[in-house]
Amino acid sequence: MSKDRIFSAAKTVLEQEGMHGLSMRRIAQESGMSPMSLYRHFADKDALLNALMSDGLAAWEERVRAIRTTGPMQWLERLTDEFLSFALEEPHRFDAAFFLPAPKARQYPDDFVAGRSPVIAMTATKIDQAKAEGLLGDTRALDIALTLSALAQGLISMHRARRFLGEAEFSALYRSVLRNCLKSFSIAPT
Amino acid sequence: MSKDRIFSAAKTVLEQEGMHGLSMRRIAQESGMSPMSLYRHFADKDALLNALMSDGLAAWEERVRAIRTTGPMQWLERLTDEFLSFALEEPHRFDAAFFLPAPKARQYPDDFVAGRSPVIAMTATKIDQAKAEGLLGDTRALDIALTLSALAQGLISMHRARRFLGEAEFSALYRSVLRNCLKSFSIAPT
DNA sequence: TGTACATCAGTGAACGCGCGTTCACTGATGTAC
DNA sequence: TGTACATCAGTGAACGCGCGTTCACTGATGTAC
Repeated sequence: MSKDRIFSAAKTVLEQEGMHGLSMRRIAQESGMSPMSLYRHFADKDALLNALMSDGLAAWEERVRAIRTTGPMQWLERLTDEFLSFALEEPHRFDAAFFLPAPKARQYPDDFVAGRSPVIAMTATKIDQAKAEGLLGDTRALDIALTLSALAQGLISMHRARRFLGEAEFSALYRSVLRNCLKSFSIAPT
Repeated sequence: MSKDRIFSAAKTVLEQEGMHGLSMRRIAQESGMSPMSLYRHFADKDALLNALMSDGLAAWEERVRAIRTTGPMQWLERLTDEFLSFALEEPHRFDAAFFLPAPKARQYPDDFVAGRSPVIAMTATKIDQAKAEGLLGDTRALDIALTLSALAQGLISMHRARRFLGEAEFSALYRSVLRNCLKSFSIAPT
């Protein structure tokens, strides 16, 4: 179907040229159609950007739902690992999900408190479980989640922009830093 | 001097409209001169961007040089606080220093290992001092510095983009998270 | 089964915009004699 | 001291680019009778 062809051309352009080169004309060229044909399937550019963002977020959500672990702390560690894997394995979808300036992007904190982000909601649940088991301190679940996000996104965007480390070395650093960060929210054993 | 007028107009535009609105024509309009007059003082747009970045970095360096403390760990804590203050008090200079896509931006790790960034060099020195005093573990100084940067920039860019917290609340969160992160590099007391 | 018509994917030309920048110039200021 | 000239800050018009999008259209496909 043409709509799929256009959409996958958009993903290709995003992957190859980044958000900067993501123009209707460029996508049309990539899909082998005329620029105007895009408007037969997407109302305007924003609609296409929103579709890209939804696609990215859906892929992310699916990865998170696939996590199977015993305890909440293990789940949270797996979550941070999965975030890195997503960024490294599907960079364009990762970009679309988290860095695209799409108009429907969710807003903190209202949208998240209201549970409009399934992943954040799941994360908050796991954090609350960990708290109930005495594994985490009394920092607000949302704050912990956002802090982990900030650190992860900060590291990844640095890695992206400057490639200051080899990928293996970066992955190791990322993992140890995020583990430490998570641990720092724990209650220190008396 | 006209060059100063143009330069301060550029800073005003950057502050008011962000990097997106930073065009030669817009800067000219803000400075009350014709677009072409800018070229009398700056070779091209890149030259102006580089000047903005240098100005931001110089302001940042000055703030860091003004830090006076006794021990290396206190210095590092003050450094992270100062970074936050810089971001909140001089947002446009902060942007120019750290988020401007200027062509002369420094590259990791070579430029930093070579000491081309005075602040990173000073930070590495302090980290090494702390190590010598047994206050930090054996993670590479550069890695610690970059990790702190990533966390700080990640938090601040989230705060900027989404304003997910009130400023006072955000500052408190920022401080505690960065303290924890720094602490996580310490050697656990036997 | 054939014919008339509606639907709708796709197109090419064009509009109006803002951009960085080139070009040829004006006009004031400073310098040399 | 007056005059000729060089310097140089500043300008207005224009170029060529890529952008999102409007418009009027073509032509194939599906449907109704």
